Amino acid sequence: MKKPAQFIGQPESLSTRVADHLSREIRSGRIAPASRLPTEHDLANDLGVSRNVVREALSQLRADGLVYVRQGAGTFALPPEESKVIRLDPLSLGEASDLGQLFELRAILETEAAGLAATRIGPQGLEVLRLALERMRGPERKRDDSVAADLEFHREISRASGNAYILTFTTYVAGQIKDTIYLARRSQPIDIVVDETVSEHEAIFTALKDGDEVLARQVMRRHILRSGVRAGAELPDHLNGETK
Amino acid sequence: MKKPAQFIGQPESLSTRVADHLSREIRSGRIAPASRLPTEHDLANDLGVSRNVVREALSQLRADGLVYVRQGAGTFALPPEESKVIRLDPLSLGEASDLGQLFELRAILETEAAGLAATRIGPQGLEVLRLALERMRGPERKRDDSVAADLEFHREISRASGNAYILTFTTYVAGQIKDTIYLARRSQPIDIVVDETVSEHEAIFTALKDGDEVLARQVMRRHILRSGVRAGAELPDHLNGETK
DNA sequence: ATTTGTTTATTTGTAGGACAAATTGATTAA
DNA sequence: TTAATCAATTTGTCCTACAAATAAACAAAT
Repeated sequence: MKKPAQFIGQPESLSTRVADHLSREIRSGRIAPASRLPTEHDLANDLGVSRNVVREALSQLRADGLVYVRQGAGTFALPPEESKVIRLDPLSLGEASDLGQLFELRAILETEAAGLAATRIGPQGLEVLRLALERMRGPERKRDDSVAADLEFHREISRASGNAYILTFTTYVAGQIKDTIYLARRSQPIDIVVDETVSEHEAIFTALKDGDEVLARQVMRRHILRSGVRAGAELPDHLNGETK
Repeated sequence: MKKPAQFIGQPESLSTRVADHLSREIRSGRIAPASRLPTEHDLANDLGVSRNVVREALSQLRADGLVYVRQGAGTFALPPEESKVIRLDPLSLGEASDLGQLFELRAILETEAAGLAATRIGPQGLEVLRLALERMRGPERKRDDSVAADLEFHREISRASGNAYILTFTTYVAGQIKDTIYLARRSQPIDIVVDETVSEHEAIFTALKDGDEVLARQVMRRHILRSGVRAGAELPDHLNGETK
């Protein structure tokens, strides 16, 4: 059974390409909000595809809140800033400055999550963290398992914050960064990266165990920023002093 | 020309309902990650719709990263926590406790945005804020325009943070809350709500103008939490003391 | 016995036709 | 002028057909 990771070079389906095209047209403003799109029939003709393909593409845009459709009347663009979803472009994350901004956001969210978790995490939560820590420093420091344990550690802290939305947002941001992490670890000696990461996680664990809210915030923020540097991100200027 | 706001009671399209159904099945784990979904033909038969409808639904799930499809092999579920998008359920926001958690998240993000903006906002940014403020306290304090100016005020501050992701996330959260705001303002005397909101915004504006980072954080956090209370949200316990 | 190649059935991808349902604008009637 | 009706347009759904990719079974060769 193949894994979905092997999607490289695979040409995307027609409907996906049409959806991406129209999505860009709307987000860029070339198709103004409230203006009517060409009819499905015309779009199909112009793009050289069948109406089925166009409808599958519009189905995606409708789900994203980029268009609304009225039977008999047509399809109309909506203002992109009122979109129903957040959808980060994985391509733009290739740029180091973008990655730095994303780590800044992650630092904000997870620092707060750690602070909240310090006063709320219970024995079960601490046990989950301890197990994740074991998996990271255990003999099998294979890349895959190591990264998975890393994510689980952070996810459990966000869960302990008691705020479901913080959990949702931090999980999403961490997941978007994940792929980049793999690349970063490949360019550096794996042992050093893992050692640093583990020791920083241990500091976070200790702070949470002791219920030290201020310390938990401090070490979490430092950990996120340093992991950003390890991932090759260019942090915003005002953060440069915080990773020493 | 009708506005998209009039979507109440309008039965959703078949493809949307099928997509929602399958999305819940996957998010709840009833369809396990990596497991194969029924064939499009079977799904169409089971649900009593055409294969076209099923394909439009799967098109949405694929865009969200909930499934991946391999021609000739089938459609397979993916772990929901690795979804490509954040999509908040507007229904669950009806509950006051959920709304409180969302305001807590908003407070975290916008507090930080205000702190960053204090050291970075320029004359143009301040002018945008001033105009938005004018629109809020002007003679036309109609609900619509007032709320729009409110959102623009906050959006400009996030923009001034210099971090595109902070802007994306705060805009999204504020937009999700917006509809709820309308309801809240209807249940209270509009003048009182507007007066409080305007004065709080003025405090934020002054702090930003003076470049006072600490004060900007403080007044922004207080403003978000108080607006949450005005919207009828039940804030988490630990925030109760901060709205006085 | 293992590998390699071939065939066959299954499944998704795309195209196109057909008609229903809703909207819009023009025309007609009161 | 207003209301009612009609016709054209557009989206919603269903259907058939075939191409493309996959996977499993089978046969053949080493």
